Amino acid sequence: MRRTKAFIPTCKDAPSDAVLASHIFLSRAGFISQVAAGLYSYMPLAKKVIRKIENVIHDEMFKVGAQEVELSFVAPSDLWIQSGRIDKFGKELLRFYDRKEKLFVLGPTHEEMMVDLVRNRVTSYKSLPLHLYQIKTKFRDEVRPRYGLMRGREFIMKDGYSFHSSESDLDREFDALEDTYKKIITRLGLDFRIVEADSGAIGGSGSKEIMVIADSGEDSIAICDKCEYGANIEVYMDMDSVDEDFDATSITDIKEIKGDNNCPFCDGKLSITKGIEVGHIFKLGTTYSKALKAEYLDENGKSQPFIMGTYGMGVSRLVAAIIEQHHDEAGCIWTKETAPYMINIMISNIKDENQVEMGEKLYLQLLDANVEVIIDDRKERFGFKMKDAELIGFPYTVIIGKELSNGVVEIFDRKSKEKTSINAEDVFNKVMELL
RNA sequence: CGGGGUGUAGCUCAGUCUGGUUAGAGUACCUGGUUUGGGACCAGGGGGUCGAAGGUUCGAGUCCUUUCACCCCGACCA
Repeated sequence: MRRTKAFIPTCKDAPSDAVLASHIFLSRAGFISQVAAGLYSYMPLAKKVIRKIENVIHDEMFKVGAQEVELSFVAPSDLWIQSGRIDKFGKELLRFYDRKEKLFVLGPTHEEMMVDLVRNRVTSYKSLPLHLYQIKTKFRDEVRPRYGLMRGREFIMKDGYSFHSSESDLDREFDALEDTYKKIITRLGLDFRIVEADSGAIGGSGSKEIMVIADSGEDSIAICDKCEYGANIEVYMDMDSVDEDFDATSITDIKEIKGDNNCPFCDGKLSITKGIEVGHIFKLGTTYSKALKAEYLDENGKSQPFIMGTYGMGVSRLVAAIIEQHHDEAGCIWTKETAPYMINIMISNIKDENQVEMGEKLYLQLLDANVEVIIDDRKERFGFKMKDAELIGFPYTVIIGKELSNGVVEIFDRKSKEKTSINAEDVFNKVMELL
């Protein structure tokens, strides 16, 4: 891509109401544009990042044996009446009538739709387990959308649903998905913790959240400095109001966190930090299959409701979470798996024919090697282009500037902000090593 | 859903209290020129139903009424 042709409207000023780094930088760097409260348009850079995240998710979901589907965004309200959630969800569920005066809703999550898809199609225990997922725009008419992509009303979510014939098989799938989620978030380059969570309004038993560690997170979590243990503080608060017949080990946890901060599972110390919830996995059980009468025949020919799990991951929220965890005062710092362009070739002085020639040659070489590369061929000054590159956050910028007359170019590392001088003829190989 | 705030150029904002030329600045954009290693400079230029509707007045961005939108703080969620 040529910067002169790219639709990347960068700006010195952030929207006046932006508070979070991700909101400020994604707006300034030309990734997103607000349309209305909680509604954003994705511009080319954001679209590329989203696609990269989606690809990682698809890749890992494939490995765990899940199959991709896509359910319609608009759903007949009947299903929501059957499940009883039409009232439970309240005004967050956006509803409207079509021309025939039939009531529809915009899908905020798709348990009902997925159960409806599977029921009467999967009718035997022999077909189980089954795991279907989609990556889809969701709509929740939040009372108070805020923080840019972090809490929009319209957002992109990967949501998966598994169907089983036994609790133990659900447990197995649940653990497998926890592992898959860890792999996904690790590949995206994020520091995270899995925490025990409350199963909330969706219902069900086991529930874990995957939290990206960031100071700006909306959730307070307790994490151990030695082992993987983590817990959502909100859970503890809720547990306080629960009486004595609640799980005793959890009660112990409360004492630990409130007392000497010892980890309940090892000899490490717990500390409180902030996290962004980017994923949530639930053991749903038979809540929806019973309500919607989704059943299969077991080995004895007896009808049984599917035992289900549900697994969500906020894709658009991840875009924001990446920046919350990876930014500095100058702008975004994309990780390798998420960068919209891995390499930015910056021609310092567009009037210098040698610089242009060198830049163009490298550009074509990298394109040919299938590297995601952008060339800054604008008639701007060095400082302007550097600031712009830092704001957008390309992992590496090849600076072709005044040192070229000595046969030298530089590679600027966005994260460390260090410039490394190298011989111009070695730059292609050097860049390929970095990827 | 409570409490508070803001709507003026693409963006960030002044002007409103105390009504009175042709509604401003910075930035961004266009043209020409000078610059070219850290968001340059000079000159010229385009861009506004002052959120909307109604009212008061000789006269409304400014005062009154209504309304809409957006944002911030709290209770809920990927």
